[in-house]
Amino acid sequence: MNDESVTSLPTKGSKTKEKILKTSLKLFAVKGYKATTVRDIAGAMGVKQSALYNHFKNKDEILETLIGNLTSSAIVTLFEDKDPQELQIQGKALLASIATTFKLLSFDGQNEALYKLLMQEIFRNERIREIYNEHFYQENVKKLSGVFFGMMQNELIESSDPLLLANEFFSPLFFYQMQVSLLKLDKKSTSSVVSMFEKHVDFFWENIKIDKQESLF
Amino acid sequence: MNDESVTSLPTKGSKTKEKILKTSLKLFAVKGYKATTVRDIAGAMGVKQSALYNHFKNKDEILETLIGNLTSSAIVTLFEDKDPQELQIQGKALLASIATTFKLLSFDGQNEALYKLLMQEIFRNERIREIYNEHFYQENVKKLSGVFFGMMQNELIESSDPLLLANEFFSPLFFYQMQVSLLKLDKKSTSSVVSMFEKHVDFFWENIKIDKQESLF
DNA sequence: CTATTTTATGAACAAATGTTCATTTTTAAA
DNA sequence: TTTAAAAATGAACATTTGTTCATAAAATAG
Repeated sequence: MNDESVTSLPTKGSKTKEKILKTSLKLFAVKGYKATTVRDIAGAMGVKQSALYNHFKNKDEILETLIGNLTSSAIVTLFEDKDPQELQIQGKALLASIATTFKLLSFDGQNEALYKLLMQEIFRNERIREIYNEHFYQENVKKLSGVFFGMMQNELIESSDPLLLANEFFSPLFFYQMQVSLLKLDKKSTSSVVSMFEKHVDFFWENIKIDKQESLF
Repeated sequence: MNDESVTSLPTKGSKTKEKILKTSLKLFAVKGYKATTVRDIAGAMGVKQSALYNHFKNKDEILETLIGNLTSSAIVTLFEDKDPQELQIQGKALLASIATTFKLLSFDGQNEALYKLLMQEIFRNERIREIYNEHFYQENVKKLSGVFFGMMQNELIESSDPLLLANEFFSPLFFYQMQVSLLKLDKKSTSSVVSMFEKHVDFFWENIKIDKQESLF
């Protein structure tokens, strides 16, 4: 499981701290924050509850730390340090790669847990809403809408409202991701939803692209 | 809910029972089920906690009753007893009316509370998932997909995968509904999202309709 | 190895919570 | 008005829960 590297990078303490976070996230995702007790967390990592208080002031601080980590989670760093100019010219391939990222994240345990935590707490926790809004919505939707604008100027896609396009592109992905989470909870097959990720890209691109054939007439 | 007979209408007892449900729903939606205490509910309706136990066996039964009522909620009865044949010929008007229903429901207090409760508990409560799946997903998505199929045969819209269309049509509505809920929590303006409901219909219909003009060439 | 710091333990605590129940109050029926 | 049923109250209860703290064990530095 854990290795002691020669130069003692992970100073044992921070190792435990991360284990607490990892365990808590898993439990919060399944039972919700409020219903998860400090004893649950400690029990799941084979330790007494009082041990946790050497690493976190209290239960709230565990949640707050997890929320803070959301900003570096994969959902919110889709376009990180990517150049808009460069993205535009990819056309449909860019959309396909975003959809694939969403699909893969649906099946990544860590990310799935973050997603569930987010969805369960977002209605009660203003800070989560802030992060969701600033990092997911602003960052991704606004940025993609900029990319669409560029595509319009390059006559890759039909001219229309770029912000609408970005919303219309993301919202089904978001929805399908939730469907996958729900199906997995009941151990049902996800295959029909999984295929939707690609179908969405095809359907969407077909509807916005400028058909070179057509422009000949 | 339950009727005594023709003669005694609100029999006081059932009045209180409904007040408990109404108050609980409001609180569950804001704080979540687990974080809402029996004292919270009683306090909000100006009564002592022990009084609730004359109407419900325990706290769980309150939640279960609310969940049971979900099936008669407006989200899940979109198409109730509507004839598919009749719906098809409405074309875009049908989609517009569905979108409007979603939009209006976002601003109906009762429905908003149900939506929040659903979203917060759906990851923990299998019964909610069942109802969501059977009544929202199966009933609405499947039914709309049938309508799309009819539209294709009548050459109102282009031929494609009807189930995909239904998913692509509903998921943005679902997403925008959530956005409205979140914005209202922070008392932010919802106008930009509200306009999305109609824009979505326009964008979507434009992409699936068969353009009579075009078919002349 | 020894000393010092960090981490874990066991026990305990106060507060919060769901629930019960005997009793009183209110409502509805006669 | 009298009476029976329904609903509300006050007080108590057993648990659960978050948190503290003195002490013991373990890790780290000198």
